[in-house]
Order: sequence, then C-alpha cells, then structure tokens
Amino acid sequence: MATRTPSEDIQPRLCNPLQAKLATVAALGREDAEVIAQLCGDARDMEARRNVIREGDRPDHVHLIVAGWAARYKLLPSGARQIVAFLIPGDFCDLHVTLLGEMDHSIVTLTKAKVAFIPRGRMEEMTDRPALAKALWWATLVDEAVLRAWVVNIGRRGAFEAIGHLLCELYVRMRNVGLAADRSFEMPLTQEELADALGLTTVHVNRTLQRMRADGLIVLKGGTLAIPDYERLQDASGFNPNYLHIEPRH
Amino acid sequence: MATRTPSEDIQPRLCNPLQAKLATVAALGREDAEVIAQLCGDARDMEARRNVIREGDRPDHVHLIVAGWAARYKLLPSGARQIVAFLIPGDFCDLHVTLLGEMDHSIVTLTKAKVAFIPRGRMEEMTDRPALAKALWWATLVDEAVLRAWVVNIGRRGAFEAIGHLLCELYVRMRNVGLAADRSFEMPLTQEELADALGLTTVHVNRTLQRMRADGLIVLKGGTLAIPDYERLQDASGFNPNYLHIEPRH
DNA sequence: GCAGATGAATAACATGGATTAACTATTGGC
DNA sequence: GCCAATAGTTAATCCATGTTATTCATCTGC
Repeated sequence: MATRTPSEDIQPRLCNPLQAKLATVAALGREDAEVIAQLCGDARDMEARRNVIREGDRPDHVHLIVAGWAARYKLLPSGARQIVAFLIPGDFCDLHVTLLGEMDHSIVTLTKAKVAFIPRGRMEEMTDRPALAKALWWATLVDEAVLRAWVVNIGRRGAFEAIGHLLCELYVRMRNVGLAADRSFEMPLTQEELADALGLTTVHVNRTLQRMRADGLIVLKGGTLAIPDYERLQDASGFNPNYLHIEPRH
Repeated sequence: MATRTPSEDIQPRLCNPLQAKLATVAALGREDAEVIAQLCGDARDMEARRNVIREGDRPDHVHLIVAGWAARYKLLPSGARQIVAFLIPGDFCDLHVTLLGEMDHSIVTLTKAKVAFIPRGRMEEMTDRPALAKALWWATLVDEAVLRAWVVNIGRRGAFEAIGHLLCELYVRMRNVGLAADRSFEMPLTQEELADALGLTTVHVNRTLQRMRADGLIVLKGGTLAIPDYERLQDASGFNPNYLHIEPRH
C-alpha cells in the first residue's frame, strides 16, 4: 500500500471532517455524503475571537465548524468565563437551538475558522434521510457524553490529570476527523483557554504543563502537540475513550 | 373558571411527573398522555442505593424515574465518585443508550424509588407520535444544558455559590414536575451526595451549608428544603433559570 | 525592522478547600 | 425501645491552586 498515491478513495474521510465523524456511526450512502459536502461547501471565513452566536440569540440557522477551532462558553456575573466545550472541524455549534429556542450560552472562534451557516430548511433535508438523522442524533448524544466527562475532569481530577485527560480527548477527536497523525496534531489552545475550560488559572496551567513536559508526557510547541507515549499519558490521566463512542474501525 | 372543581383536565400535569414535564414543551393530546400514563403504571419499586444500570451495560430497555431520586455518576480509578446529574421523577435515565450502545456511566437510586423499565418497542411507540418524539428530544437537550450549567458551577463558582445554584436548580425542576410548593420541597440529598456532585468534600459542604443557614438563605432539616427568600438565594448564587428552557406558564 | 499586542514563563505570597480524626445526632431494623 | 448504621458537626493542620506582578518571547501589521 505504500506505493499507492494517497487518492480520495483511500481516505475519503479526510476530505470532509463531518463525513469522517458521521461515518463512525452509520454507513452513509453516496447521496448522504453529497448532502454533507454541499453544506460544508459554502462556509464563511471568520477571524479568530469572533462570536459565532451569543447567549440569548434565537438564530434561524445552525452553525457548523468546517475548519478551525471554536469554544462554547458561559460568562459569570463576575466576568469569569467557563468554557464548556471545544469545537473542532465537523462539530455543530447549536444543533439544539432549533428546539430550545434561545441560546443559553455563547460560541466564539478561537482561531481563524470556516463556519457553515445552515438554514432550517437545509437541516430538514438532512433529518429526512434516516442515516443522517440517526448520525445527527448520535452526534448530540456524544456531545452530552463529552460534557459528562468534562464534569468529572473538573470536579474530581487534579490539574495534572485533568489537563492530560483533556489532551487525550482532543487527540482522539482530532484523529477521528482525520486531523491527527503519528501521535501529534495542531493544538491552537492558549493556556488561558485551557484554564477557562478546566476551571484553573493560567499560572497553574503553565506550571502543570511544564511538569508534563518535564515528565516527557507531552511536547507542546508552536501550536503543535505531540504525545511521545500515548499509553503513558492515558494512564497518567485516567483517560478511557469509551465515552466518545467511536467504534474501533480497521 | 375559578368555580370549576379541580378535575383532571385542569391539572392533569400534577398526576404524573413525566406528563408535567413534557407538557412544558408540546401540547400533548389525550392519547399522548395515556401512553405516558401507561409507561409509568408498571414501575418497579427499588430500594435506596441500588444500581439501576452500570457502566458497560448494554440494556435493552430504557429506565424512567417515576418516584424518588437517583444519580448519574462516574467512578475514577482512585475510587472517587463524581455525580454528573440528579434524576428526579419524570427524568429518563438512559434515553441515549439505544443509540450509543454501551453505558459510559452508572446510575444509582438515592432514595427508595419507583423505576419504569421501558422496552425498546414501547419507546418506539412513543417516538412514532410526533408530539412525544419532539418532547423526548427536548428533554435530552435540556439534560445537556443542565450539564453545561453544572460545568460552570464546578469550574468557576466557589462552594457557596455552587451549592446555592444547585439548590435553585433542583427547586425549579421539582416545581416543574409538581413536587414543590410554597418555596419548599423534599430534598433527600446527603451532604456526601452534594459533595460528590460539586467536586467538594463533605466537610466543606457542611461548613458551607451552615453559613447558608446562618445567612437565612435556606432552611434545611429533616429532608425538606425551604427557601425563605428565593430571589435572594438566586442572586447570591448567580442562578439564571434560562438554561432549563421552561417557558413561563401562567 | 519597529511598535504594540498577545502569550508564556516565573516568583512570592495568600487562601479556599482537602485531610484527618473525633464526636454527636438521626434513622431504621428488629 | 435498643443497636447498628448512617448522617451530620466540629476542629486542627496542610496543600493544591489562586493572586498579583513582572519579565521574556512571539507574532502581526505596517
């Protein structure tokens, strides 16, 4: 296989993060895949640190991250910020807003990003296709599972384990959409963003990252994270990927 | 209308917690209500502190709390427990398991409880009815929103605010299923359970509850919680019920 | 190639909450 | 009604993480 050129039928998943992600659940037909491709096609470019939606909004379309990173967050009266999810390519920002009406949190881009704005009608085209409807439902449920893991991370793990756990999760998720290879991936989060996600301080995140580097658990530099010994990191942080509900695919 | 006897068509919501809860979203027809009533009819009695399901299980039916309280939790390798949700009457334990396959967490009763075991076929009867299908989808999305609020609570609020916030949420949810009146409700959680939910220690929960009592924010005794001045508690804990997505109904 | 902005790295010090360990109510079973 | 188990209280000590502040390193646009 080493002789073949990497063509699109070897790794069709790589073309489109959403296709890659949903292929995890249901076998998508050619037409399903096309519907998805169309959605991602007309994504808008956004600068880093721009709000995609804000708490209180009642948008009439759904947002999908096609490229770049974003974060779901809530602000406290004190001005403190808690990030409740990192959104990577293939993640929907607000699948729920159609039913819940009003956003109860905000979403901001963390890097330059491509974001698709999908009108309601377009979403219905998707949910009319059984395989896609199932896949979207699955995606929502996995988001919820990720949130549960996040609670455990913040509530009962120390800073060291918590950061390790989060990095493991991001690695698996990035790999699942074809954006990680050979134990490394582009990880654009600042220490402040990590801190806001884990309920810590930038100072403490810094201290802890250094310890992890010193232990040889991670190599984090220039926006790229490498994990020299994934199993060791996984053990050190009590990470069990079962909650991501990704079937082993080989 | 004040002259009418309070018959079941004035407050049908109160008969059944699930009906009460779902009536929040969609107007349920008489038949819808009947389907729900049947589900709750043949619930099994369970003792306190019994597992309803455990991580790794692949149950072939869905569980619904009809009476009593339960908790969704995860255990860490260290043995520490993190509660990620409290389940009160009208809450489904595992609506997701049908699609996700394997449970990624466990559920335990906290009090004596009545739990309905709903076979897959029965669930499909529900999802075949548009109003119910929508209501179930809504319930799932609200669970997710609650989880987000929980993350904020643990990550960025101090113990005092966090406990206050949680108590406000429980009050609103209990009221929403007809189980709270006049600013008070049965609140069977032990300090240990509160601690495991908020990522704190029993000792610290105890200290903090005392402070809240001293401040006159709560009256907690004999398994009943009274909130003398709800607005003050709400303000003191930065509670905004928007994330529960309960339309104001009057 | 410089100015301004942003992010990372350190250091000194403060503190909320953890830990441990008694001790004291309550509760529920028999 | 008593015993055993469970739940709540209290106090002393300790530590992980927060606070505040300053310096250094990059990046970006012009």
